[in-house]
Amino acid sequence: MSLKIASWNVNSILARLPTALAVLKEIDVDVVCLQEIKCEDDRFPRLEIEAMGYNVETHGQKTYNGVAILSKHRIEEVEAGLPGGDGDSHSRYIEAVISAPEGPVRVISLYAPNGNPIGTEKFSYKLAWHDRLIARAQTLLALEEPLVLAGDYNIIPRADDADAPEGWKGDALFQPESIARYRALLNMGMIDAFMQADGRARQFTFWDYQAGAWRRDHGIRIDHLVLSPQAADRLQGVRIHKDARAMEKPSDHVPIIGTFDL
DNA sequence: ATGCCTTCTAGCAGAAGA
Repeated sequence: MSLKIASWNVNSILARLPTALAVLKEIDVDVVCLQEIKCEDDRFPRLEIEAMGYNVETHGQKTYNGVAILSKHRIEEVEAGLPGGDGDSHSRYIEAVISAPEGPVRVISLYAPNGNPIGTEKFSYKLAWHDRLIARAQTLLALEEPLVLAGDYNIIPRADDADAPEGWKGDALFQPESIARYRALLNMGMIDAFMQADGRARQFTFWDYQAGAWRRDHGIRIDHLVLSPQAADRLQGVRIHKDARAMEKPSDHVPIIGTFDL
């Protein structure tokens, strides 16, 4: 028995519903962590998604951000919002426990801030948000259970994860302070699923809409599945569903899918 | 060197994204 968990920044579920339904059908996974749904909870196209066999939990927001967890198995212990965000109005975090056949797995769908331009409040918000994520991860790691932090981290971990890394110098996605936050998660004992199962250079999850980035393969890897040791021990493989970027009206991100013995 | 494109809301332009 295997459990497949996908992370996908859909870039508006309402603007993309036909494409999104087609992508979900194609990837055929048990759990989907969505980011940038860009709608409030009561506008989420719940019926269409439920018709595909998914339970749905959302933490939505009008216009910006918004995250969701879809699961073919029962969803329990839902927590919306990243702890420590006194006065943070952005919907960027939802956490839940999935009752998988082989046992429970805690899944998080996260949309980390972009943070550009550096030297502004946007960048300090990005770093502070990651510090809160690190604190939450520390708490959850102590539970010693299968845990998947799935999402759009808006961080390029290595030069090998960009088509043209020199072009990202000075960008919030490739700033040393940003990469240090991502490294901190790994230094705590968490595992980048892609790096464990694959690790090749130039395996991108995002291509800008502009300047023919997709056609030229000018991409970056910024969508990540970060695992507790108990989840990493059960990881069978990771796949990036590039086909989604070639569809009609695509998101600028594509799904990254982990397969687990769970 | 800048903007390229797409989304949103609002309202026929501007912000945000990455």
